[in-house]
Formats: sequence, structure tokens, C-alpha cells
Amino acid sequence: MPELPEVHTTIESLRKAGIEGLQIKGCYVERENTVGGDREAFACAVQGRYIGSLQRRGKYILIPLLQRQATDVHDNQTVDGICGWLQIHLRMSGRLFLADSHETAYVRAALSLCDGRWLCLYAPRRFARMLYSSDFSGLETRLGVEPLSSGFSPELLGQLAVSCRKPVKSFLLDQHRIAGIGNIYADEALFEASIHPLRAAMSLDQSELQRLHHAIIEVLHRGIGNLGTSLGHGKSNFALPDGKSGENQEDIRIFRRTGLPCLRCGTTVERIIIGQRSTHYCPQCQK
DNA sequence: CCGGAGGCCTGATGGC
DNA sequence: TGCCATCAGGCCTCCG
Repeated sequence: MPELPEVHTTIESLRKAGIEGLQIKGCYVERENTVGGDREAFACAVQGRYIGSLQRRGKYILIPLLQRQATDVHDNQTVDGICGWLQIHLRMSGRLFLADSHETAYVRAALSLCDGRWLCLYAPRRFARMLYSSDFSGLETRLGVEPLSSGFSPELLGQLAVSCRKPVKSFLLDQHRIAGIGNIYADEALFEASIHPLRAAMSLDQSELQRLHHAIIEVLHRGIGNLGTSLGHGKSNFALPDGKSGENQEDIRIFRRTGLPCLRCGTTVERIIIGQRSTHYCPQCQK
């Protein structure tokens, strides 16, 4: 389940694999849905473009498409030749990887690169998307603050929460308010902050907001440091572009520990459904 | 404006 | 062993 740390790790891995600066020769699209509906328009938009400096926004992987080869691909600011963006969302079971061809099971779309490799979008459940857009203003209006940016303060968290009547668990999953947190890291952050997931977001006091702010940053940083969480089932498990698994599942404190003792107090971990999402918490520690 | 429910999808899982 | 219903859940759309 790629969330912010998994998307971050995926981008870092692709950078190291050296895809920035390469020219896109063509593409493979299994079904038009994956690229937003028009196979021909997509092919036309990517063909011949150069890959700019990869970026992340929320859970999106952003690939700038350059008109011509950049002298310094890492300096998007001075690259005036950006003629569009690929917005890739891995959703539930998506992965990106490089291969010699696109002919691998569950590869739904792929870009052929000038060095002979293919950048493949793997997605057993076909939820993942690789969309072309001339800009990403559309994304900006849909996505909230980056939780690892300097703009994310306890005060801002409070401002976002004060008008939200939903359970704090649902609040954390709302990408319009905070971008990048998914089911795993939401449960982990609430456990870390000792806050019950059913508490209304607007009911949190100053000290709880401070704890939650700190906990969000901590669990996301921990996830990144551990190269992401590979908690899933087989083909739907998260994996890095090099095929390896992340290691953050070894560091998970509450998610999917239903029936097991709380690592802090020993009380049996419980599971409830909030906003159609399974939610794990310690009834003793989280009030 | 807000929040809840349904749909998209298919592999993994568990009961019989 | 095989069959079948159920589950997983990010995000969008629809509805009240």
C-alpha cells in the first residue's frame, strides 16, 4: 500500500537507477483506463520527451517531461522546456520498476527509454494510474499540506482539524487536508500520539495536536528510513523498483496487530472499522 | 459545505 | 482438494 514513504523510496530508487535525463521513445498501454482514457493522446504526449527531475506530491510521483535535453536535469526551476507532467499514482498494489521489456505479468503501462530499458507500471488490481497533464494545478487544488514540509506546523494541524467533525482517523486520511498519509501510517501516528482513532478531529486539544504533529512526522520519517512498508499479500505487496521489500513492517507498532498485546502496555490490540477502513488501536493507551 | 456509501479491481484467504 | 464468498483499501463520484 504505497503511502508517502513508499512513494518517496520509489522515487529515490528510480533516481539512482539513472532514468532522469533519458529520452522516451514510446509507450505501451494495456488498457486506456490506466492512462486516463486516450491511448493515442498519451503516446503523443510522451513520445520524444526527456525525463526531468522526479518529484513527489502527496502519494503522486511526478515526472516532468522536457522538450529537449536539459543541461542540468536536477534544476527544474531553470528548465524552461517543461512541456507537461506525468502524474503516477500507485494506489493499492502498484509498483514501478525498470526492465528489458514490458512483457511481464500485471504490467499495465510502460515507457520505453532511449537506453533500451522500460519503465513499467505494475498493478495487479489495475487501480494504478499514469496520467499526462500539461501542468499540475489540478493536483494542487486537490491536495493538502505536505506533512514533511516546513509549512506543516502544530498550529496548521490545529487549523485543519478545528473545522473537521470526522473521526481523527478519517481526518488523517483526507488528502485534501494533509497529503500522503494512508491507512498504515494513520494508525501508527495515532498510536504514537496516544489518541483514540474515533475522537473527532475538532475535539483535540493543544497538547494532543502537538503530540499528533510530532507523531506524524516521526512515523513518516521512520518509514522512509526503513525504505517503506511491505505489508501486503504476495503480488499486492509493496516492493522497490529493484524488487526488494521495504523493512518498515519490522517497525510497525499497531497496524494489523489485532489480538496481539500492545507493545507499550500489553493490552490486547483491537480492530474497528472507521470510514470503511480497518483501524487498529490500543484501548488502554489511546484515549 | 460536509460526510457517508458505492464502485473500481483481482489476489489472498478461509469456511465448508 | 476445490469452490465460493469475503476481504483488502486509495480515490473518485454520487447522494442526502
